[in-house]
Amino acid sequence: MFRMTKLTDYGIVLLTHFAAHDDQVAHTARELALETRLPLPTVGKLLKQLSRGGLLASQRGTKGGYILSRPAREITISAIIATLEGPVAITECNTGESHSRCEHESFCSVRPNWQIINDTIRGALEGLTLADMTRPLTRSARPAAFSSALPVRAPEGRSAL
Amino acid sequence: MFRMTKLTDYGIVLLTHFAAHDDQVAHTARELALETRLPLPTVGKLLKQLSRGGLLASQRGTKGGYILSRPAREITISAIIATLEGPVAITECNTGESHSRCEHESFCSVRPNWQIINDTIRGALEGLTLADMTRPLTRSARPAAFSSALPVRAPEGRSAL
DNA sequence: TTTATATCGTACCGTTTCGGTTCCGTATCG
DNA sequence: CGATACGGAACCGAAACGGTACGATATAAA
Repeated sequence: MFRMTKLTDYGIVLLTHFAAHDDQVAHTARELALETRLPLPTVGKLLKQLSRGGLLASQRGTKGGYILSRPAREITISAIIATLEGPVAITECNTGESHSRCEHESFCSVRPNWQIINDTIRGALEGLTLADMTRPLTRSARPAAFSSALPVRAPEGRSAL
Repeated sequence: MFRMTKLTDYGIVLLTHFAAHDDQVAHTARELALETRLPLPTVGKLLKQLSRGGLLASQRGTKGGYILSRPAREITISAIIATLEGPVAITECNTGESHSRCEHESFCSVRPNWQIINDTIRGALEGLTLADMTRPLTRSARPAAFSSALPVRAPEGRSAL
């Protein structure tokens, strides 16, 4: 469905590092591993994925390394997650498998609305860019997409989502 | 971090079923399993969790069953996820463990911003209620929290988040 | 041209947790 | 009292997550 693993966290940390030092100098996997204190093999793996996903541009050879493929404020958190987590299936009904059971009306008549949740999350995350992550944001100076999505009613469940 | 497993999906399906038939009649686990075509043991497990989380009220005995603890429009998707997934750790730095490495400035100076993402998602999901899930919503008739979080810029990555 | 550097691709593996099950205890109504 | 239905705990196979290893390829400098 929708998940956000530790690997994705690491990926955002790495990309944030690029955005914070947004010179046009290429950063190597080893350098990033040292600065972020993340294991080198994992960093390498993530950089490959991000490069293949079009978020990073790679340069091989002696003076090689990675740079952002475009300005940080044009890279949304949504795009990063989509790249690292792969295409997330909306529901299992929509994956193409022939589930004849889904014809049962009382079952699938409520299921498609699940997509509303995915759309909501994606919409909110497309309002956040890498540039927003480089500097600590106060509650009053956040991107429009975030503040407008703030709740009006008081949450009564556990506060930690 | 943040995840949305199949079990949570099932839980929302079950709760949606309650909201759609919002009579005050108690629904049993077996009845819900039949109508949603979900395995009975799983349904029972989920109902227990939702009951313990305060979203459902339970009645034991012969005429027992479950009912919503409050009106569907007062139950947010955010609360459901928080109940079923448990308290999601914001970052591993904030779990209380003594990670002396986190004092390294170039490391943790970017990490706390990760919470922005969680807040964004939670904020968006607190704008969605169970009542919103019972009827198919057109793009023009969605809750305010959703439409206002729609992207302005075009997503360029994979469209499926 | 050679050599060192660093990305690229693939395949592999231990551990965790996810999804689902089973069993028994407890409470309620007829 | 006994049939029904929730409550809680323990258990298990399978899948993924997180991390590793190794060789191939491309680039720049010597």
